[in-house]
Amino acid sequence: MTATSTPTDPEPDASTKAAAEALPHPAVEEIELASVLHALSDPMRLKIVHVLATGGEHTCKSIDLPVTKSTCTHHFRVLREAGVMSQRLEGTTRLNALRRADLEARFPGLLDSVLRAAGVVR
Amino acid sequence: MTATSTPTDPEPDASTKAAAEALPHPAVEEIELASVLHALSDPMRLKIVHVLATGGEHTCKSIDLPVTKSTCTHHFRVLREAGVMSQRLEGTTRLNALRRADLEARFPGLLDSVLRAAGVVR
DNA sequence: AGCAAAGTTCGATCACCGTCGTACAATCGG
DNA sequence: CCGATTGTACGACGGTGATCGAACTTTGCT
Repeated sequence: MTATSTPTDPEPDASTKAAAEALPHPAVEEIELASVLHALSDPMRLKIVHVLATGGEHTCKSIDLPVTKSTCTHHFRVLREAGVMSQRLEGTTRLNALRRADLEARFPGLLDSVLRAAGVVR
Repeated sequence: MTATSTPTDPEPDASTKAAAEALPHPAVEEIELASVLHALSDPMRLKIVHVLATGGEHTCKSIDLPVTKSTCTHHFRVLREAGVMSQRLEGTTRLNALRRADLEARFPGLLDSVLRAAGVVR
């Protein structure tokens, strides 16, 4: 317990607190196949990706899920940490978007075939 | 409970007992995406599929896995029940093979992209 | 300032999954 | 017939995952 921060340390943030701490996203080369497949192996997350695949950014609430907020947070984190989607902070909400280009660069054709299999691309 | 089989019913099997009871495989239309993705989301099973993708039939022993026989049986069952591979009885051994055509018919491009991502198809 | 909205974090619970060891079943070769 | 081989069945055990509720934080609005 080293007192590196003195009591008179006002944390000189640039703007807001939320904007300062960015959410951890894996780099493109760090995306692992098993993690992605695991992230997509859940029906709830598959539905999330389904909606996200329609394009644009979506909030937690804009996707009608039959689960509580906590569970929603959990699923979004799994998807984000696997590298499937990205989260951007905007006010009190989080804007979620598919990392289509990154996934395509890492595992060509994978996401497309999954989306097609999920019934998105007819 | 109709006594269709009298006590003096010697089970007129064609040849052997093992050949009589076939292992349960899902039909092509019954293969579910989430199940397939879950089956492929395990590194061990991914390696099994990797070996199976080289073509031909493989036994449990022909694939060098750092696990016991029980665990091997477990993984093969998961893959079979998900519809990823088929198991054929041959004597005391089970010959396992990828259901490439079935997977391709159900989820076009999915298996190929996974195999390519796994480093099979360079 | 005060309150509502959107999410997060934490702890708890219940189920499932991967792994193992042992016991058991079926087949093949002497 | 006996034994070796190949694999399954049945617990058991630790880890992870999905779910919830409650408390908290940050932001926006009035």
